[in-house]
Amino acid sequence: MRYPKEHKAEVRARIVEAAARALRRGGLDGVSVPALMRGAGLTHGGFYAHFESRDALVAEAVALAASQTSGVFERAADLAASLDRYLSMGHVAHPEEGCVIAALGADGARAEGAPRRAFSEAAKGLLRHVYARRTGRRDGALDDASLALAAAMVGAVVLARLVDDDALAARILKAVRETQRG
Amino acid sequence: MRYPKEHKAEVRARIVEAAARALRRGGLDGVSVPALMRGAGLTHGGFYAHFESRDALVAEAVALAASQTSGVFERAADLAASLDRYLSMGHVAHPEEGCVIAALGADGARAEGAPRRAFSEAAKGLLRHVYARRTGRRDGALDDASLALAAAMVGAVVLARLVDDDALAARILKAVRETQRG
DNA sequence: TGTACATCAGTGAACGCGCGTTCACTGATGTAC
DNA sequence: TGTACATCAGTGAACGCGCGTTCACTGATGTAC
Repeated sequence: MRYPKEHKAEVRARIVEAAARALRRGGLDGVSVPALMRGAGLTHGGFYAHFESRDALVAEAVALAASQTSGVFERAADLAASLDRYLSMGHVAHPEEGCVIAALGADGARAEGAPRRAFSEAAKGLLRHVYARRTGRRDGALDDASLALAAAMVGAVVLARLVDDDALAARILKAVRETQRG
Repeated sequence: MRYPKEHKAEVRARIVEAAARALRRGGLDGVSVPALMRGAGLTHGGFYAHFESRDALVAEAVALAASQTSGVFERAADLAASLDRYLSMGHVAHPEEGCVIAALGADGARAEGAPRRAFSEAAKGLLRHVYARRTGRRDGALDDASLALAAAMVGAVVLARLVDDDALAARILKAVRETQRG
């Protein structure tokens, strides 16, 4: 079955998108190549026509997930709106649509090669976006308050996901929101 | 080879200790049963004489790792000393001896059964210890400032481990330390 | 005190399974004539 | 315009491998007599 010439690039993009979601839900090593391809409506045999290796897809998926989170920051009206979104129970309940650092940060620190570099870029991107939203500047050196805020955001979502108590999870998120308001 | 009656309990403890280190270094799914047993100087065949399943060991190892971190908090002179230790490049460089939430938090949120419960307890334990150190109280409700501080600590170590730039990593840690001093 | 035996922590081969990856094949459609 | 063929994205069986788990066996030593 021959396809129009844009077809391959479209399918490739669909695989990366599906992987970006699946990996955030299942973990960096928690989703097999067959499962990743099934997520894009394909069988596993065609995988290597699109990617050099599983790691190559993982790196691209991490980068895409990071850019999706960046997009959320850019579309938010202001810092408070960004925080309300990031520090929400919706974000806690849906890692597959959320921040790739909060979902896969610990995994990423153990990764090597291309995935590792993608995580490093994602982390620096998150820091830059928090800085931009907090100070209104696009360049310049990251300030302590922005770094500390980014850390608190990531940690709050990680902790909120771990505790088996929704009320406590909500209070952790609220605590970080409050420290920014006060 | 018959052994004195304390022997089995001692070997079991050694396996849990080795696993607590190996899992923080290699990830929750990143160390096989043969590798875990090798870490305790044994072969894999004897594993099921000590544990019902791999998950049972994982849960015990997470609980042990959590109690080791708690011990560090309890031995520290005061909050500043706890933070200096937690928010250090030594902690960033050595996940195998460090906080189990920072090392395996994202993995833990995806775990189920006994490991999942162990992580939930570990997270609540971390919150309680930060609260105790910050307020000097042993019981009572966790306050916003303690929750936000715990989140910032965890997130700072996760981010510091991800960025491929030691200077930036050190600045993230320092930023969280500074926000507590000021 | 000396000997025969029971114990049981630890060994290593083996199990079925799913992994990442490879490859011969399929077949609908764009292209050449 | 109609037909024959080349293309190539996608299929699914197969590869070697390491996994978690099982099990028959080993052999040093505690215990019984």
